[in-house]
Amino acid sequence: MTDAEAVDALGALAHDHRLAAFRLLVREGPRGLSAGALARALAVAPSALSFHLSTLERAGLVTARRAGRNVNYAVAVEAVRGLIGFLTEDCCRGRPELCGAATAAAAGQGRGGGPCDTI
Amino acid sequence: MTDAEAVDALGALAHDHRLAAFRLLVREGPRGLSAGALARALAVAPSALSFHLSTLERAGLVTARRAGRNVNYAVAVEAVRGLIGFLTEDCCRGRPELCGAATAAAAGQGRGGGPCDTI
DNA sequence: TTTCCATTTCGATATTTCATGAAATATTGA
DNA sequence: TCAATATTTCATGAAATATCGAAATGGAAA
Repeated sequence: MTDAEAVDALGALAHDHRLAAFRLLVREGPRGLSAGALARALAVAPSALSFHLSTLERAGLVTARRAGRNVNYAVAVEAVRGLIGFLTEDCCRGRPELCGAATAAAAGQGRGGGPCDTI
Repeated sequence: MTDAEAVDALGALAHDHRLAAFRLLVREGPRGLSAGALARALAVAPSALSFHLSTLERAGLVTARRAGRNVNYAVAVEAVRGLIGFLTEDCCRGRPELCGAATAAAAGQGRGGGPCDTI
């Protein structure tokens, strides 16, 4: 992931409707949701949501696949994982003791505690 | 973390200089770096970087602490962890088998493989 | 106090992004 | 082909954001 790609992805997520659509797709998993289903779920005009979904797709965060007369959008798991890795890369130069890892682990907020470890 | 807070944080990161400053601070850990040191490292005019650092601070992603005539900026670890958790919340409705967790684990890209597990 | 250094604030301009609704495109089925 | 449904594209004006350098502020040392 390049700096420019990361900026694009973060900028794509930095919008109410796009973030809401993205999070809905994260929940939905690889099956995804159609553009219309997303528009209804979010109460956003179809044309507006289409614009936002194409922004997310250009940024590589979601994929679009036509299914009959619908277009199904789904989260691009690898891209999201890459973005998160990019943000946290070389954290504390690889010395967790520097940044309070023990405290975080004790609080049960560390990695591996979530319900789904895909992303 | 609210939607608006997440949008602010993502928008703050969605900029070349701010993302570069943030990633430098992630590497540096809680000790942080002074505004001047960041400006030199990134080759950005001090006044411009000051503007961007204050954007990151308003978004809660970094903290600022005066040290003599310098101001030290450091990554806000809890906030970053909160943001990442917000993005991946309830992934695949808690059913990792739906989103290819096995594949990801086999590829060694899952959680816990990084050099620092604080974030 | 005076001077210097580090950082922030300010103002003007340029650029980008967003919402809206109408029109265009794609697909299915009668 | 024609009608119906789903989605996208486009043009517009409004609003938010970026850039730049000069000036102002805060703190340290002579």
